[in-house]
Amino acid sequence: MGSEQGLNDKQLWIMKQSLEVFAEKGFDATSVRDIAQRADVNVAMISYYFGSKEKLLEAIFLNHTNNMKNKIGAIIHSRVHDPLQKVDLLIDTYVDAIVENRSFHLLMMREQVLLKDGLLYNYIRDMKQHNRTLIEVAVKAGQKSGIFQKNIDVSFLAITLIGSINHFFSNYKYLCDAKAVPAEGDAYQAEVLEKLKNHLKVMYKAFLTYGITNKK
Amino acid sequence: MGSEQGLNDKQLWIMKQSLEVFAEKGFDATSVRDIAQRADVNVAMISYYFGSKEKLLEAIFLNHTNNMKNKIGAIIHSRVHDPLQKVDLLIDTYVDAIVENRSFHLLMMREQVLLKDGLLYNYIRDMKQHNRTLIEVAVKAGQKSGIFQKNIDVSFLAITLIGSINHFFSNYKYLCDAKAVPAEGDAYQAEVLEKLKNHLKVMYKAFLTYGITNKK
DNA sequence: TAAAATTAATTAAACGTTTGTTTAATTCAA
DNA sequence: TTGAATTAAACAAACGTTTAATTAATTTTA
Repeated sequence: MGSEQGLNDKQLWIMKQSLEVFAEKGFDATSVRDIAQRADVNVAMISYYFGSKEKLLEAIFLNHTNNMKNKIGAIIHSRVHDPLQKVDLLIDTYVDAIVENRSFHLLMMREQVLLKDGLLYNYIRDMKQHNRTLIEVAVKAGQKSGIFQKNIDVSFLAITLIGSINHFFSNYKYLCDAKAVPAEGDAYQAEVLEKLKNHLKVMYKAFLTYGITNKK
Repeated sequence: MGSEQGLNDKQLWIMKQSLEVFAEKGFDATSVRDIAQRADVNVAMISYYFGSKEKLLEAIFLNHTNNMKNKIGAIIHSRVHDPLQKVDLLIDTYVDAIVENRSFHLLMMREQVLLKDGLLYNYIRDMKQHNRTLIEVAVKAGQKSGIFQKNIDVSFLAITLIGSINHFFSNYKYLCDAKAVPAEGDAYQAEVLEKLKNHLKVMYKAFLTYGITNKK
């Protein structure tokens, strides 16, 4: 049903390599010859296996959006019952998911703003819907148990959460510039990632529990 | 010194029209013939007036980043003394600035993530530095007067603020889809913009004043 | 002020590359 | 021996840019 992509190793290899070039140069600026060179295959193989450069992109998107939806589903069914812990888990998961898929995240960030309809638009739309649902579940649980305030718009909450994380990653180099830190240092990157997570957790706790008097 | 662009009416016209096409299709996917058609000029005029397609982009960036820096400077020197009011003004200004420059904002969002150095990178870096400074001034004033908590990292605060606003605009269509609202309705757009501003103000107030007991 | 000279603006056509894709021949594996 | 995989070469179309000729505007000169 479309999600059964039935991809062989060579196809997956080409998808992996081309994704990296797309992330580096952008989809439009990447030629099929760039891809062929990176993946060390003949140019004709892209058309042979995927039909076109556009369909190669679609295959990459289908692959990654499906993977992400599955990961998100796993959190929904996780047995963390404390609402604040659930929000923390959510923040950790999103940040980690992007770290693990930096290239795809970069590519998607760039392409999503121009899309108006079509396959790619639908893939992204469905994934975003999953995200909102996940946040909604956590928020409603917190409200039910009385520790979250009532006046919360889940859409805006998703926007500030995903928006903050996205902006952090797409502006990481500018941030390193501002702090006069080399952008390649793995130690600093791990440190600043923890700081980001912490900042978001504190900020969300402050907002979600705003006006609630702690009765413990 | 570089900021004196000395542009004539025809150049400004071409910049305005090409910016719209860039925003719609992306820079790489836009041909000089696309631009010529939109601006109703001969293709050769782009090279004649700007030297190249790339330098046309640079002219657009220089023009807009300068304008934005000036607007930001105006807030810094504004005589709003209440720190919370200053934060509110900041949020309003950012949102309004993007609304007034939708096309450029879209273009910049797409291009900034791929830049590693060069003219465009520097333009954006300097503008971001201005943003951080502006936020820093407001935060420090709030901390000095005792109504803001001490544990605030200005970089992260900028990331969540700008990131949220950016994400809102680049995902507006997805949001309308989710709420089953037509994306073109001006009335709804004005309404949801107010909601965004309000959401951000409440969220920032909650975070900035977190742990501070109101002594009024 | 009117004609001449000079500069700026505009044009259609052509330039050499690069683009995504296809072809037809060949190699490889079952 | 059949079908899939791989190749180098060719394809037309589109790309950004330049050219050389022409028109429009401005300045200089008489």
